[in-house]
Amino acid sequence: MARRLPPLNSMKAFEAASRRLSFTLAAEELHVTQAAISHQVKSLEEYLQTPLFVRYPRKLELTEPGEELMHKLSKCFDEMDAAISGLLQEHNRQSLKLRMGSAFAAKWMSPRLPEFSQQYPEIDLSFNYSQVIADFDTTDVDICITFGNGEWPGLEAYPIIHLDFFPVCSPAFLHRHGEITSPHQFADLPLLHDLDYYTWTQWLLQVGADGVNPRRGSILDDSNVLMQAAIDGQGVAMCSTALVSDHLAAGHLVRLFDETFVSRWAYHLAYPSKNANNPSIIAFRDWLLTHANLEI
Amino acid sequence: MARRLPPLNSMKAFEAASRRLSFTLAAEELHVTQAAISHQVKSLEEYLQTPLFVRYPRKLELTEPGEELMHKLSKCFDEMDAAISGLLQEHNRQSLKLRMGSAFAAKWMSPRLPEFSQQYPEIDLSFNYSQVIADFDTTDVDICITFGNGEWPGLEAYPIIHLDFFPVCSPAFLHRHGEITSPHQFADLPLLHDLDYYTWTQWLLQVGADGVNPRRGSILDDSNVLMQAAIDGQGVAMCSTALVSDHLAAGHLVRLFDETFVSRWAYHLAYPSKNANNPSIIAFRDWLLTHANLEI
DNA sequence: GCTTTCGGATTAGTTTATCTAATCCGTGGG
DNA sequence: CCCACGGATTAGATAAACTAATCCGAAAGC
Repeated sequence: MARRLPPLNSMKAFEAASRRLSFTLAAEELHVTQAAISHQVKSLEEYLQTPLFVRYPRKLELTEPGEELMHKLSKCFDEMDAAISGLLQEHNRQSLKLRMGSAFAAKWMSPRLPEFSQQYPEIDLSFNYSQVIADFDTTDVDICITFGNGEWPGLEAYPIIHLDFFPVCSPAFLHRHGEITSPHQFADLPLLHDLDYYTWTQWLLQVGADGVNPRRGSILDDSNVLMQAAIDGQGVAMCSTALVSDHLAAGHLVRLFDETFVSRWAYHLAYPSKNANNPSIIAFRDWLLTHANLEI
Repeated sequence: MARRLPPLNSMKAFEAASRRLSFTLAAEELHVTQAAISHQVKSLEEYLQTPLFVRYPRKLELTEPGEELMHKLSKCFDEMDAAISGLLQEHNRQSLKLRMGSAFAAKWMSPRLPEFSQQYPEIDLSFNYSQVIADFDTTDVDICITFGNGEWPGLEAYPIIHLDFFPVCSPAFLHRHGEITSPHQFADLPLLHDLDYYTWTQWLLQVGADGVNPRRGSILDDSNVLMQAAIDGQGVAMCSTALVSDHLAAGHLVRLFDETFVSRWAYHLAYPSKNANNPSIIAFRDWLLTHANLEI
């Protein structure tokens, strides 16, 4: 390896002066004084121990080594510029990478996105599916939509949907196990959970079915999988309107009771505070807040 | 054009850290502290508004943009290094460019050079012919051998040959004009000059031929051309032993009087003081001083 | 569980490279 | 002769670059 380079600024100054064949024009281009260029070029010539320019009173010409060096350095600085602006453009491109759970994407977001894309055709969206909140420092995710209390350090978060939880099952499940007329019947039925037991626990508490142990049954860890398991008759699932409404409408699932457990948590839209000025993020945020409208 | 680059040093620090995947090792490589690298990388990340590294407690990894940038910058810095060391090597190559008059080259230097090349086979010599002293600032001449008083600002100069001037002409010229037995006869004969009238003026003064006007005849401006004109019978030339001895020996030219005008000037070897440590220059200088030995 | 080690981040100065304003210098043009 | 042009130089001023010391968050070792 062992590179040995002169001060980079001297090469930058030389390259500009050699391209423009004028210290004064180079100074203008680099937003410094002519004297600064003169110093830098002189410094480089001393480093290299060879003249790079022939100075005439009103004219500047390159020496042979100077001309050779100019071509090579121009190429290098062009490539650097390309690399840097490539990254800057990538950063400023009108595109957003969104992260959310797959069920939320499928059931709630997907049906609504055409409208966003119609309104903002210049903003490209891409997706990353996970119910875990993004680590914005180590991924290129721009916006995360996730379920939580909205208190994440360094992030700005906006609640978009509160969730109402209630038990559902398939008609086939009812046919096999008989009508479910009381919450106490859940003591003998298989329960299906999303991320944890929390929602079942709260719902049962709320309806006064303390005797039913909520910590039974499968944790599916994904809302889509949860709902599909219910549709397949594997048990009773604790679901929310936001995700389950179309299954109810289609008759794949049946709501068992009117009582709902409304969570203090909500689906939030979140992004790093430092990106709060990104126009694409602002556009998406504002559009989503309007359309979600804190619906249940 | 309109390049927009971050501070070059920040890119240099980043490139080293990304290559080594360690701020500490990068700091060692660049002979600065780890903190300096940390500052520079942070500065670049802020400029680009994107993280370039994933920092773990005992480990450093590149982000995707970081990795992309590393490859591109490594290439640029390698190319810069190649361009610069190419010039430095060119400068340090064991070669010398010499400037001298063509007559001096032909009559005095050429016969002696094989011995120098034999002793220093690693030093390449190239030539540029002119009797005018080199402008070292604007040419790539390393050593100049020229006639003068040895007082040139910024140069180191060593006298190598004093010149003795005396009139010569061809036998055919004598045959045509009759024997020349007195300097006063030059009043009626065509005179041939090298650079100016100075040497004829001084010689005539010295032999007491004040009545002869020395400012007549042709100025040939080149010792070779001067001597050839004399051989061709065009006049009487004022020549020096150093350049004319082989023509005298061959009988092409005849020396007319024993009196000589020894100039206070001499042929000097000269080079810029700032290059006084160049080994090739030292070798040539020392060799030449030994072999010239202040000969007449 | 506690201590040590590792390696980057931060703080508060210090140093030095970079830059500036002003002037000089050597033409060339009017 | 004077003015214009454009790079060079001088003497400071400024800002970037750097440093020593310490903090921080693990991970490793005992």
